[in-house]
Amino acid sequence: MLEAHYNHRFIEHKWQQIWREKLLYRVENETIAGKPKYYVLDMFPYPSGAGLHVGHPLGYIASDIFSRYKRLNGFNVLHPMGYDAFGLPAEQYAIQTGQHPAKTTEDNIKRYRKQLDRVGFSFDWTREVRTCDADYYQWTQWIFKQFFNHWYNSRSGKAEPIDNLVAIFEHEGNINVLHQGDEAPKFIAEEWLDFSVAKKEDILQKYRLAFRKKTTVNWCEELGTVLANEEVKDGVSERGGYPVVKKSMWQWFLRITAYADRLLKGLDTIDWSDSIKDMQRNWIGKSEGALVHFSIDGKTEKLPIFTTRPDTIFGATFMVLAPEHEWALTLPDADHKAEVKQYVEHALNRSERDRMSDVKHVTGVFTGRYCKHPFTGELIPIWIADYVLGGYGTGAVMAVPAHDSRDFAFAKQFNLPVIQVIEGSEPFDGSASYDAKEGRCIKSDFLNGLPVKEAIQKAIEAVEEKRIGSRQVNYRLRDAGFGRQRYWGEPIPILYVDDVPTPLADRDLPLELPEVSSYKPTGTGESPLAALDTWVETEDGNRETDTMPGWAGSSWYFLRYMDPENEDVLASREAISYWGQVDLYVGGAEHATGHLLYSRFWTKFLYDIGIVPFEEPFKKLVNQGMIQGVVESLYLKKEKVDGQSVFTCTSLLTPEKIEEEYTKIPILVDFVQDYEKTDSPSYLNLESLKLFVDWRPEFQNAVFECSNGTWQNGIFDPKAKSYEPKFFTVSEVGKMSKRWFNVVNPDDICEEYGADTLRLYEMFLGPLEDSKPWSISGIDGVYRFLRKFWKLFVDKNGNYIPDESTPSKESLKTLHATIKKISDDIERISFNTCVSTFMIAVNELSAQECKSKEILDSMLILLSPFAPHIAEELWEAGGHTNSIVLAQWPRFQEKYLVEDSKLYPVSINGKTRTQLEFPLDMPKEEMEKHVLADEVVVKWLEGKTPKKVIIVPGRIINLVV
RNA sequence: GCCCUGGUGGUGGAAUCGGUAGACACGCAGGACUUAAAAUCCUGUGACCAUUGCGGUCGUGCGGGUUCAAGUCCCGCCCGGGGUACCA
Repeated sequence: MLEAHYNHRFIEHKWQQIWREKLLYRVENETIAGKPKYYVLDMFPYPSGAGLHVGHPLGYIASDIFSRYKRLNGFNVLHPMGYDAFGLPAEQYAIQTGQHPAKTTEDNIKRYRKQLDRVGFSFDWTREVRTCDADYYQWTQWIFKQFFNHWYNSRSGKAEPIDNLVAIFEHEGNINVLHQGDEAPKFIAEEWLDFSVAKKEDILQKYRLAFRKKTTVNWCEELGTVLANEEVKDGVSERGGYPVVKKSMWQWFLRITAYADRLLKGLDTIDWSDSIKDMQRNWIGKSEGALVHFSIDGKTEKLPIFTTRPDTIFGATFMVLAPEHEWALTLPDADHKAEVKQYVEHALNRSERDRMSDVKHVTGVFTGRYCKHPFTGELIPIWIADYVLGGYGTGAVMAVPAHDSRDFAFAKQFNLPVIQVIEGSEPFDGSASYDAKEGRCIKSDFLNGLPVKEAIQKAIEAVEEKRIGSRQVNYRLRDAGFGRQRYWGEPIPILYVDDVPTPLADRDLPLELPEVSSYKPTGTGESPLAALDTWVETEDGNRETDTMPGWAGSSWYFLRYMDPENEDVLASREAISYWGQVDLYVGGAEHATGHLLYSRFWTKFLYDIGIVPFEEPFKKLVNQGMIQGVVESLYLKKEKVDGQSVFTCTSLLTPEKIEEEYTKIPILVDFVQDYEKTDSPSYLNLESLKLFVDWRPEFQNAVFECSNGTWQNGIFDPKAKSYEPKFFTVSEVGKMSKRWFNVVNPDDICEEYGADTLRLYEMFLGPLEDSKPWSISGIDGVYRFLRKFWKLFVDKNGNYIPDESTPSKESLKTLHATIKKISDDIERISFNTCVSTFMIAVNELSAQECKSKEILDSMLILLSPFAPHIAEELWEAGGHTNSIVLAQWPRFQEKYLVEDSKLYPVSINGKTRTQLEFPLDMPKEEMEKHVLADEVVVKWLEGKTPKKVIIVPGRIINLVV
């Protein structure tokens, strides 16, 4: 009945089928006989056309091991999977081929599912979600509506219904309202009641958590579309490399800034890596300082600025406004108007690329106006310069060149005075600014002698006393753009009734994505939906044609898994309170400031409006590292020689030559010899060269200058009486992607070695969180381990070995040491050491010739989270009728590990010289006697008496001479 | 620049609380079985010196320090990876 040799193909196919038929991994939303719940989640994938590569399952394998482990330990485990199915690549593909994105997405999902199934995951597929299903995005739209219908009350510190706000307005205007949002003009109740509907909405927009704002977007003329920040690299479009300029447009936003402080504070309550938390902290960028109003000479308005260094106010020698500042054009005096206008226009129209490549170049223009220094009364000039950001603070700064390097560079450029007001430990020589927040104030009147920190407080107090400013906190975080001018996304459920944005009624949700004839951008900056007049125009008004960004659906998907088929709510209250927070979330660190921040934001909002009973979605987060690939490429001469392409071997090139004359052409790694070896260079031989030109026919007649001759059209002309062509390639470590032709498909590994080997091997590669290049070398070791494991159970003739014999003391010790180590290591997500532990255990049990079923069955359970197929097969062979998934994790018993003696390392001056065995209960004094009498110790003491003898019971003995 | 990481044999990595550095595996070398190969099994494998047996010296990026004892803690550097970048 059993095969004598481990046959992964048969076993894995068999069990995957049984698991599927029996719905073995299905979970119920209820406490089964007092089982506690545990929620393990993976970041769901975007189903791209390329399929999975070996890097994708890394995190899934880890979470699967953890889920199975928790299940065996008596938890009711929710471990679902789904698809983040809206997104650009499908749309891009649709534009190129005319295929509906829904169709390609469906195809890709099928392929993903097949690949995932092959790895043997324990997902509960009955709970699958897809963000592009109307049943799903109906709730994404519903949440958007809630954002629209709420505002952030700073007094209560949470989101509240907009109707409450309107009631307040009708009662007392907005005089007493404190909110997180845009500044709104003050009005009283009577005025509010008189406002037109449009005017009211204009005001409400400054409060709503989902609102519209006119902003600059990244406009790419060539692509005829607006690009997200992520799609712009170095000032040009990531795809195609076309120039990107700024364009002003109305856009939907979510007011994440209202939650900035709570997002910051919440970080202290969750178990995430420091690096991710830090990234979020930096991204939110809280800075405390002061808002100070400087009076403008000859004007009644005051210029507000934000500074974190009010202690340096006596060193302020000029003011600077951003070119985007609302006064930039109105402030300058007559003599400077024209010049300023020219500068501002130029600065605003510069493309991203110009601005980026020009960071070093300091520019600016004087307005002809002056501010009055609030303490000295001196006049200080107001400038306009693009080094000041329009969107941060008030878009204006007081420049303190002596203590801010940016102001310093500007002062040097335009010959403005530099006044030192902080004395640090180093002398100030005027060649550079002193930016450190250390030292004491000088030349600063009432601040003199104070250390920086105290001076900041005192300066703020002084400013407040003078009623020219106040303490203020600023955040770097910006409100999140929520509209995309794209087709393949959730339609925003808004109708413009007489130009007033109005959400659809709940009964009209989902607002389904209509069919369009073309997925191409309209060229006007609107989404392809805008061309569909029949859809846009309704009886009540025109529809919003923007769709939601990719992160909309993924911001709350973890809730839908709890109750995926609910038609009345996004998930029932019972389901949400039963499953609660995600206990373990596994995914890539690249989502640090995107998905992971947005999910936290949405969760906090849903908490405020009473949908979820917790503020943080993911209790513990583990970031798996990236599995990189080897990128192989060839050097091609930029210029053809005699009309022919010429490739040159790396051994014939110098770095300068490469820089000037060559470009890199990537090659399918499979063609390259030794590409996996780190110790020898990779190269192309006769066969590889043929493969390459067949693969890239445009290089059919290319010349290959090899290290030892020239190859062309299949003919090799050796330099000397040489042997075979050898053409060395460039090897780099990079992303595994279709683009670099280095994708390793998990299916191939499953076919050759099996899913169990793939699972173990991916874990064995190293710590989960580390990035590492994929290499097949070493996989044999893991495969060999499984075969050895098999041989513990099955003899040469296919007979089942284990029997009811009494386990030996040694075997019990091996088993319990293994139980302890595996349990501990799984708990701390150290799966690579688990694999080593299994190898050690199998080596030991083999040596002991262990036949005890009791021991071996326990080993099966321990291994089952890692290699479920082989474990299930051998479990069944042992006569068990229930799946091993339903077994119980073996109980660790200390008594089998207790030793009565210990082989102590004995060191002299910290260096181990010998080993001596002593009973663990021997008193220190007696041990010391034995140690001092030892031959080796005596030799090392050279007749001297040790100064000190350190004996740490159960650990070590050290003698100091 | 700033923030976060990491640096250990030929390779991937282990050492969880400061207590025998290099577990486990790959690779390599030698051997057994075999007509042969594959598979399997056994032995060795940080470097250097010694090698007849012992043994010895050095060694966790570099330089200091704390300690009976440092890969692990502290100070100062060097290098790689990731994030972020005029955020006042």
